Amino acid sequence: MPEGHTIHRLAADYAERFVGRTVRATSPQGRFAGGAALVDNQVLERTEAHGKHLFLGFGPPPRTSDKLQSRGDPHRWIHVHLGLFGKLGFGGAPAPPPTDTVRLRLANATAHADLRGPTTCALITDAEKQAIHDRLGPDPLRPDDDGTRAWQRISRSRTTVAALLLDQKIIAGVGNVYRAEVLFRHGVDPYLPGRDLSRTAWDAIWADLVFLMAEGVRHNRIDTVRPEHLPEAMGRPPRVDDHGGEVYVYRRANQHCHICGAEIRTADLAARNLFWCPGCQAGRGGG
DNA sequence: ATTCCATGATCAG
DNA sequence: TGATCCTGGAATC
Repeated sequence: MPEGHTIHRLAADYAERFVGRTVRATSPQGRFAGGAALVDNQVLERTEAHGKHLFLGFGPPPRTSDKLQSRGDPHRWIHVHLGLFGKLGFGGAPAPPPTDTVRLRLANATAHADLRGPTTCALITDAEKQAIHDRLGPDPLRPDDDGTRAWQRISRSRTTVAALLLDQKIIAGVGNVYRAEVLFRHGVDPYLPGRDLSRTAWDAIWADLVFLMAEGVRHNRIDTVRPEHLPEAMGRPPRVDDHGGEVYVYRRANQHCHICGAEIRTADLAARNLFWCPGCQAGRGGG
């Protein structure tokens, strides 16, 4: 379930269980054996997320002779990207025998974490980490980021706003669900060219992503339906299917819009499924 | 038992 | 645009 909120949540989950102590690192699957060996018995100093990229920063364990055991800067990082299929499973100790798909297991006396199916799991340097930050756009979940840089690119682009929202160089962390839902919440036609989006609409979209994705971190799932449109408020049945949260359009093709009743539409856009309401999102967003 | 599909992204052409 | 990588659960045969 990896959009940006998931990654920020995982950064916190890793930190809570492992930061400040030495960890045992292994790669039961073998594909990250070398990297795991290099951080084995080191201290997880801190964790960080930028968009869908997760960074685990390691430093050497303090020597007993050190008087002040101040946490140093990590001298190497594990860079994780879950891709579409990657998953992390946290559990207690002792850790059960790993299955053969576990790329990376971290474990200490009280917890373990198993990483499976990531598209990236690599040991990188500080410079390589910086290069990743440099090619990512602002992230609604990073407190120091704002949407200005994204706006500069969006407002000059003929590309559709739906495609721009998934471009991690422009804005980091938005995935297929938040894309569909935030465009719905602001009544923006997904096919609107970026240059035709109003500054006002963009500012509202950015602020909404900051809010929605923070909620996503808190609840560990994507909920985008405003209180007045929740099933209880409207007397409609709750979403039965899969992944949890209440949504307006994502994976609701051919169902009726909660607000206007029109049939939700779906289309292929850059190899991803796009969902929108033709009634609520008809050619608007230019403000 | 097999195929399909997914909240991602890169690379070749 | 299409092929490819990564995994597992649901749908389909």
